[in-house]
Amino acid sequence: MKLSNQAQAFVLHFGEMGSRWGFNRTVGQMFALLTIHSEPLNADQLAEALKISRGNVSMGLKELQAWRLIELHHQPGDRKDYFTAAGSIWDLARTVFEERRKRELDPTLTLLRQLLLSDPRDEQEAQAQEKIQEVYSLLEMLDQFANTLSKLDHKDLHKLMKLGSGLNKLLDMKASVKAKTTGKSATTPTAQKPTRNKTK
Amino acid sequence: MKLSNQAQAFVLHFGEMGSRWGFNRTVGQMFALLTIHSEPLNADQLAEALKISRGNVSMGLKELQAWRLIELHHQPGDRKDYFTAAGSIWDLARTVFEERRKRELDPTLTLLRQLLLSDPRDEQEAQAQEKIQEVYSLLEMLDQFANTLSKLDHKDLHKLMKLGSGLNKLLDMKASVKAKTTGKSATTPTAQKPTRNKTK
DNA sequence: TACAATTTTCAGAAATTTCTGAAAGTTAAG
DNA sequence: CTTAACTTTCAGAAATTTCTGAAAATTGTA
Repeated sequence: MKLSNQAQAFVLHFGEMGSRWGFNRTVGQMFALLTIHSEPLNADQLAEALKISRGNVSMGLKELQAWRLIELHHQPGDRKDYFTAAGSIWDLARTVFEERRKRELDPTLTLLRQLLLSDPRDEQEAQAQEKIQEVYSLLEMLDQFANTLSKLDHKDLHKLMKLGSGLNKLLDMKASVKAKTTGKSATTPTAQKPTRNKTK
Repeated sequence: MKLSNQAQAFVLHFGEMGSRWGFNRTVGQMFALLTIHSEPLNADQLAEALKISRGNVSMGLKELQAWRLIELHHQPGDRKDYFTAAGSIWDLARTVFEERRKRELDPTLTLLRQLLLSDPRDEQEAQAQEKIQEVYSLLEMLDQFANTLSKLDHKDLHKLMKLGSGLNKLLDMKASVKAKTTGKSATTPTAQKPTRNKTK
């Protein structure tokens, strides 16, 4: 397994970027390689191509499986395990997106929810609590939005992303549609003010 | 500067999460603290509250300024530099979002664009090139979408995120509007089926 | 200019993360 | 059951990142 310069550059770059997406350099490289390589690869091939130890490959594969980013295959008459990227580029992107939401957003929301339960002991804490409430609202909304997005099918996602400046018009449209339904003005103020968190 | 349990928990959590967002633990903590603390803080206060060295604080502040996440203030009659979070929670979220796009997506797009210039030497490379093209298309679209999002004002963003399942309907609406304009059917097939990756 | 207050820098220490490779574990086939 | 092919594990080594603190630089004031 010798990598072309092209593949090499791709793999190295995604190795570096990988850490941003929640895995380490070699895991990122393995994922990148499995992504551009159309044929299934086994652990030895990965180790050789990436010049890393067999043990490291084993751990990396385990992690990529936990992320549901790769699939196991078998070749008839060969006892080795072969792997490919799990699905199309879009599928993979969606999976990374979903997994990150689960691993990062959810725990944070849980913590913040908990922090919001105790009552502030003084003015200082009251103000802190307000901020925490704001962070919580923002993240919760993000979470729901992410949830919605990841339920859209490829086609709709594509459509949404392509909207560009059309998005503005669309939001106005929606507002006016809603206005018709509810009788509210199209420029609904959306309860923008300090709801305060005295939800107790 | 003694932190309440609440603040402590908040700060520690965002310290851990920080690395996901592109900065290290202490920078994450400093940012979290400046975010929940309404009054401006100086470097000594940060160092004391977070139990880290003065030098570390100095480096952290420099980084947070590079991210445009904090603002420098001065108190009359005090030569120390005081800092606050730069804007509302929404502003901060938007800033992190934008900075990450700049720092991660842009360089990747540049690399991929470059890789796509050279012509494949064999079948293997041709297939890799195809995959790279797909990744490129996806990331470019994401980039543009992110761009669009970060231009929306707070209110519209809020509106968009709140849409939830309304998003589906919205996309249909848009489709039909477009259909009227272009004469296409609203249920454009857009090659949705098992393209599988044997695109050969 | 002199000086004191404050911030920045950066070499090396400390902490953390990642990686290796040998040993242990697993599995299929005969 | 035995063996060989293969995979996983994990202790410690290596690499990387982060942090400290003392020295240097900067800045405002007198």
